[in-house]
Amino acid sequence: MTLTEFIGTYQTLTKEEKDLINKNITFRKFNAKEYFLESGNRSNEIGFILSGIFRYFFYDSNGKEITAHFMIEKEFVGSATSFFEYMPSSGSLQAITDCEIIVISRQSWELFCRDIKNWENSFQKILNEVLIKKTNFQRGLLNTDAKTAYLKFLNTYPNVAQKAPLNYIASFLGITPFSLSRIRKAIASL
Amino acid sequence: MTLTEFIGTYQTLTKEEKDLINKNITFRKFNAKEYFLESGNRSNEIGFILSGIFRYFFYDSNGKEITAHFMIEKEFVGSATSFFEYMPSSGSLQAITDCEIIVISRQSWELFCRDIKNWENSFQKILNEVLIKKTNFQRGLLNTDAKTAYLKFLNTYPNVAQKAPLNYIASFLGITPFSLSRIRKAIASL
DNA sequence: TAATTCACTTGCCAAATGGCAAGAAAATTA
DNA sequence: TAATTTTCTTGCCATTTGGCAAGTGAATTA
Repeated sequence: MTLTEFIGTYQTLTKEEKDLINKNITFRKFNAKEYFLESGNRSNEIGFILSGIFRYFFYDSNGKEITAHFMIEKEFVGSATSFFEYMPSSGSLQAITDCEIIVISRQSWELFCRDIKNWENSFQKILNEVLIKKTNFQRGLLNTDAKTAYLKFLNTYPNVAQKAPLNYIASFLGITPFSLSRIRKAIASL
Repeated sequence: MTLTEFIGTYQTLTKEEKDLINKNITFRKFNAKEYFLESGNRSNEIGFILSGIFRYFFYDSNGKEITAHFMIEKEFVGSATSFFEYMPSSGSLQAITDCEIIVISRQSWELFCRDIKNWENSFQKILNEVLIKKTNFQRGLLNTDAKTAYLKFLNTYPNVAQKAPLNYIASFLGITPFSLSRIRKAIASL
């Protein structure tokens, strides 16, 4: 799915608007483990994921690495605080698998804001949707046991469950890698 | 803090805009336990809390009541899905203490969208901020033990911790009321 | 005030999860 | 391919948290 197709599900774009978008984006590939954004840096771009998986992670007050979010195809990779408020990011965005993305630079972003009616509004909506989904999902994790949490994860992000390392998933779910390993074993023997 | 003052922290309002707002809002009081919105209903208003505490709760797949959110003064009470997308709400909004709010009806809302520049945009930003705070807080709960979670809660919502019933707080934190009671005891004896 | 209900506490035990060490398996590098 | 590193698994035990029953205390109602 292209970027214009995706935006098209939120607002109708004229031919000119689509052209404007397509002329002002670039493609980029990431190898697994490469960074889209490293902690402490400011970001001047947003990525729309065509294929692959990214994760957002940070270190908690005990120095433990926490993966707080996974991003997959048809989602955006980027730090809202960093891009929109020009603040240094408190976490890192890293490719888990090889990835292909469409890059929107700050310059292009501003161009789109100016020349595409409702651009900013649609984007806000998209961001909101993601956040609501995320809170709801996390809420579901809080009020259940580890096994149910993993099953829910498996159901919601089947692809990520398959491709992301165990310890990323474990910290995302708020359990230890040991527990997750045992849970997987238990599930496998059903 | 009035509504205009609050919005004023997001965008500058002209005298006319402030007047428009003040002429098209109403005040309302809630006694403790009264509902702002009941599960299954659609909502045609948004409330800005002047004083008191509301909670959002729903029933999970096991029929257990879950309090997923607390709202306090200077925050909005309302269901985004219900108000903006005109969907029946999947949870209820209830006053925990006696409350005073400013009510924005759908009619007023549409008036503000039309006549106040950036109104909708500011609102989106506010909504986003709330959501980001909420996800971050929940994330913190996921990756710690119950005691630390409660201390964090105590620190973030001292007022709620004092005034909300134990079982609301417990389900919010994802622990049992029994555990919370014990944690409180442990903390008290420090 | 007395009666009743509701919210909270506490003790006991069970279940779930964490922590650590050792080892197996997989991936990476030489 | 062999060597090395990294990731994952598993056993053992400690700790945390849950579940339930009984009891206490507070709030509400009659």
